[in-house]
Amino acid sequence: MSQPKIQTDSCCARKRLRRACVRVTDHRVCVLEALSSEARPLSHHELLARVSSHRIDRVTLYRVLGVLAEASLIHQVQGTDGVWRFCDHGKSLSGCPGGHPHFMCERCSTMWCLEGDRMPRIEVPEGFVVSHKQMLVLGICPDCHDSKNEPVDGDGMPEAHRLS
Amino acid sequence: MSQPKIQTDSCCARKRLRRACVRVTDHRVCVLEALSSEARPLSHHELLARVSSHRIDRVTLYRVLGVLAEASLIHQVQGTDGVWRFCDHGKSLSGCPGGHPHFMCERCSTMWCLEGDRMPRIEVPEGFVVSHKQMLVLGICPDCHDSKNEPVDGDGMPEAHRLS
DNA sequence: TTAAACATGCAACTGAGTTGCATATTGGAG
DNA sequence: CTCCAATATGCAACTCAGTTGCATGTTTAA
Repeated sequence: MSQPKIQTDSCCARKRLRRACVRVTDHRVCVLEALSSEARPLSHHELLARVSSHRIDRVTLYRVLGVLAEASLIHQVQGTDGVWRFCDHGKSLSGCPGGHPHFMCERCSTMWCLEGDRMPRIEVPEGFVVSHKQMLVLGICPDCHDSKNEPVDGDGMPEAHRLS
Repeated sequence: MSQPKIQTDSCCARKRLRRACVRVTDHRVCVLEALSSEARPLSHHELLARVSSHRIDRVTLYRVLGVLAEASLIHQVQGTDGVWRFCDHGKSLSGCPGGHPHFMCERCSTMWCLEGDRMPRIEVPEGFVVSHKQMLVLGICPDCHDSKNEPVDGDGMPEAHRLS
């Protein structure tokens, strides 16, 4: 958390966009800022709320996220609800986009990067070629564990999304 | 369909359903058979084609799969396309439903169980409680690797589903 | 300053999965 | 074997994430 001095987010975001050779637009800057100010992966829905003052169209947000991911400025993870979440990894010095497992709370659906863990090595049978890996750890987050009393609808997942 | 044959799949599937204390219906039997005759996880779509002779409604198929998963007769995995695939694990003697990583081909979207691998251990920060884990290995399967010439549209994934 | 390349908003679409409800099956009690 | 309450099924209509096409607005390199 205690990082050395950072330039203003906006300025920094602009620089990062330029360096990644993608066009600098207000929307891209503000989405990147929103993501970088959050330590955890955010869904399209969460992001839309966070940048609501900029009145970004939902389609545009999808496209902005696509561009940022394509440029490796952010990484994306999918929850058991089938929804993608996007996370800035510009600040983490590990140059390995998304190269860590993620934790997803089964009650509140919040997601975290488990940056402390490296992606495990997996043996695949002869003939298979591995390009990348995705690891999702399901469970209960500290917040939900502390407040057992506030009920969340069911187990927080629709029928088919419950894992056996 | 007379009774000479010993232990037909159908008979076996019926037994498994009964033992799992779920009602035995033709649809459930035939879905379980279809899954057990396949070594790899099948999507709702693939399954629907495979049981088309039984004229199962798509909603019913969703419900049947829900029941089978609930009863731990099958396990389910999600691909990067957000689609769930279902796999029989009645035959595998590992009593650990879905307790292995899965491989998904980025060209043809086919999925495999990597039963040779154990689920890796992951350290989570203080306060987090782990209930289960999901691991997906992305890459190219032997079939697609052998037939590079037959092009599949783009990288086989829609924009947002591409991993950075 | 200008124009080509690209970004945005809007409307309409796709496809996986769900829900409500009327009707058909299942399986245990009698 | 028969009956019936519990539950499975089919159908239509829905939700929700994500995508596409197109007309219009913005960026950027020359």
